[in-house]
Amino acid sequence: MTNVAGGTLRRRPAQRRSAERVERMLDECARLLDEVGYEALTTKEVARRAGVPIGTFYQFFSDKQALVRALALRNLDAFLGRIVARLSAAPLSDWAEMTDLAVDEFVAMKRTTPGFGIVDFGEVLSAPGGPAIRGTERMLDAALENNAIVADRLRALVVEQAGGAAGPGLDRALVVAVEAADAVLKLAFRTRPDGDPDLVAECKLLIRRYLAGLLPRT
Amino acid sequence: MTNVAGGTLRRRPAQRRSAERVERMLDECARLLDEVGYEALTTKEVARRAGVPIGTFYQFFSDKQALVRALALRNLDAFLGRIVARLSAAPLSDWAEMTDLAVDEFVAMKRTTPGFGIVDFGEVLSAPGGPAIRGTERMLDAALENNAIVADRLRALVVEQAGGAAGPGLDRALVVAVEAADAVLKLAFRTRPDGDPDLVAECKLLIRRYLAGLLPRT
DNA sequence: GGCTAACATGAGCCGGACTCATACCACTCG
DNA sequence: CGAGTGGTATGAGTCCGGCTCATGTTAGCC
Repeated sequence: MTNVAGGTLRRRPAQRRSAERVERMLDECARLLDEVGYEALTTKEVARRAGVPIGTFYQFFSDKQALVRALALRNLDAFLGRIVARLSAAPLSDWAEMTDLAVDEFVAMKRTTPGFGIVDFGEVLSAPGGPAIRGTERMLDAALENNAIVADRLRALVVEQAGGAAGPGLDRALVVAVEAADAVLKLAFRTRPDGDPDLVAECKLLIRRYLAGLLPRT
Repeated sequence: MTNVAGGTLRRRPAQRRSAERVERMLDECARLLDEVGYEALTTKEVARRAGVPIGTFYQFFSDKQALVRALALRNLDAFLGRIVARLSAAPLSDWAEMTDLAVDEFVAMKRTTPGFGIVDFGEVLSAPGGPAIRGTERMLDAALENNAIVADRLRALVVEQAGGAAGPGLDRALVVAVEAADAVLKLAFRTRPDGDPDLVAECKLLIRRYLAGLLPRT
């Protein structure tokens, strides 16, 4: 499931010890992100906490952004893994139930997974092309650029659940829905550290109402 | 209209010359943000381009974030000013027309105003409280914290247009709508530098469908 | 055991945010 | 008109973080 080295790492860890080191660095990165945020996070501190010399850090990660990108990918993999797991455990009959499920799973991840707030989920489904460079967001554009595979997987799930009603209209609607949901959920966690339940509910409502104009009930 | 010094500046410019300097610094900040983004923007370069020594820069702005905050406030003022102007020129009968207008005005600002992309519009209406520190977004939390006045003004406009149907439900719905719209519009500009018209249209649709469950047609 | 290539290490370089001792100026008052 | 005074202007310099690279270490092979 996890493929941290999917083009993100400078050098793929060969030995078991190296792989553990990379994982430790990602763990500490996640914790530090939650503690101090992206700007205040220093590569020195990540390396120090992970018990890895700074030089070794840069053997694996080309720069600070690459570290965060790798973490974002790991988190994204975990997120999709959970959705797939729940769906294969109990397939849903209604597409709306499925969007609710995705929202719930997102909330669960935010609550339990350190550093998960960094994944700008909306960027996953959108094209990477934009030339404008926009602060922090930028770092994920490039990150997920080769990751259309994952995006496709998610869309395939929805299309399957939606009764095979694919098409350009659906594609665009899904991208919009994901983008909007991501933003509202971020707001929910800004409002309350554990995610304002009212806003989470509102998020589900937003998606349902929006997609109701497009997808049929089964 | 513009109140750059609304608590953002270290020292309020007393003389005309100082005020011009502050404006020039904000102008150059905006241009640099569009050119290189937030991270790559350096205070030295802003000062140099504005023809201001670095020491003077720090007389007015406590740090790099404060500079961007001040710009965000200036942009926000301009944005609200345009909406108010258009509404007072020709009041609308339908709340949906008004949300469309706000979207159009937002798009127009993005196209014409340098550095406008930095304003995370959604944060304006949401409470500042969140303790979690999140990369770039963080810099606006604090920025707009004392700016609830502006947020209220915008809400008042909507309530008025909506036929006085205020209440906690409407408040929350508006916050959600603004947050979602902001995200989708950002996506539109990521997709195409001039703002993908399809996505702009989709944004209007999203808001209409969502709010249609709450607000009556007039 | 000697040789080579890959890997590990951390002192140090570079540049950017921010400060502070000093110079300057506008204005007052003797 | 000149000395005094409080605010303002300045940019060399400090501090610190991202990142490198010369050197030391280990692993694998003959």
